[in-house]
Amino acid sequence: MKRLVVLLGATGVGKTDLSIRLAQYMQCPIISSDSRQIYREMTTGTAVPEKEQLNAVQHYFIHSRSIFDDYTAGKFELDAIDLINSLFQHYKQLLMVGGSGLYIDAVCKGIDVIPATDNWLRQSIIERYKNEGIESLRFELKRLDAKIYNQIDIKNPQRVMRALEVCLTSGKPYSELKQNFAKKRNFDILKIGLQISRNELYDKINSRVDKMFEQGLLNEAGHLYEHRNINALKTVGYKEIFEYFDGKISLDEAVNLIKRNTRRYAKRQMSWFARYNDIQWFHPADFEGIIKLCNHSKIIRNEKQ
RNA sequence: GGUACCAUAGCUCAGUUGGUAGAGCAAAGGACUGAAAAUCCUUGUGUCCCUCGUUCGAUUCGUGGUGGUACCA
Repeated sequence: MKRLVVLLGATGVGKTDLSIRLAQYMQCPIISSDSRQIYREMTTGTAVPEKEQLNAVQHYFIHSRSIFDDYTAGKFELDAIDLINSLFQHYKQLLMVGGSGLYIDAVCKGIDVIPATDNWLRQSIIERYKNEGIESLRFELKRLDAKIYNQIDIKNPQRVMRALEVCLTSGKPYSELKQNFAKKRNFDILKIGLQISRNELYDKINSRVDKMFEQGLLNEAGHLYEHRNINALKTVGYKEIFEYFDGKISLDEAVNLIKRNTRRYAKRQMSWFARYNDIQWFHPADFEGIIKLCNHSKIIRNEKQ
């Protein structure tokens, strides 16, 4: 049986550095499961691996898409599974690294097959939400699919709009399509989580944000400002700078907001990972411990090509 | 040094006609199946600066301190 090693953890915990060492040890490429590093227009603000790191190990799904592509978790599942299957013809095990919980889920257990929705439909639903409010959308959803209405968080407009959009495109109740079955993958999965103390993590996040500004985040965001309404640019580190460009906040405020929002994001990631019961947790400095675990569980390293 | 004003949650402040108090922000916890770095939900006990006094009862009123701010010297 082939094996996918999944390295996960909150933003800033040290996944990237460790992943390079691990990939070199395992002699395999890295598959990124990061919903933002996948966009080639963003580099500094998403903490993409350094050039040397990208040169040292073959990476997939880093800078492989454009912010104009309308990429989604569903597409990621298809792309990633395709890639993994073809790579497994040459490797016994692979390394996936990233912190986007939904993307990790999409690969590890899959998400249900749901017909793609048209962009115009989503836009029209968003318009309705703006004009008529959430109540009108809830009312229609309840009529179309009472079951899903009771399942989802109807206080969350995004969930209501999504449910409605699926019902309207497919012509079926969303609840029929949403099975929540974990797909059986034809490879083993070993989840390794990286964890450090909250204080340590927050310190690292704060100084990483300062470093991003030194590396020219302001300039990078400046080039993207005109596309600010694109989903992919609703991203910590960019949206705050756009507010600054709009004159709504000072540069100082933008910096502090990026730090705060990154900390909050990290907290949300931790909540997400906390519900998995199959993660082996390590301190990022404990490379030996991680190696030991990998060796302990069957496959050791890939044969030389 | 004098005068005035202020001192309440981590921060900014509101409030109690005297019956020990509440907003925003911060923070913490949580949810999550195609926007996911997104989106949403929940959570507020703190010597009401200290002292003495008045009072059944003071964070609230009065005296005296201490600290801060402004103005005048």
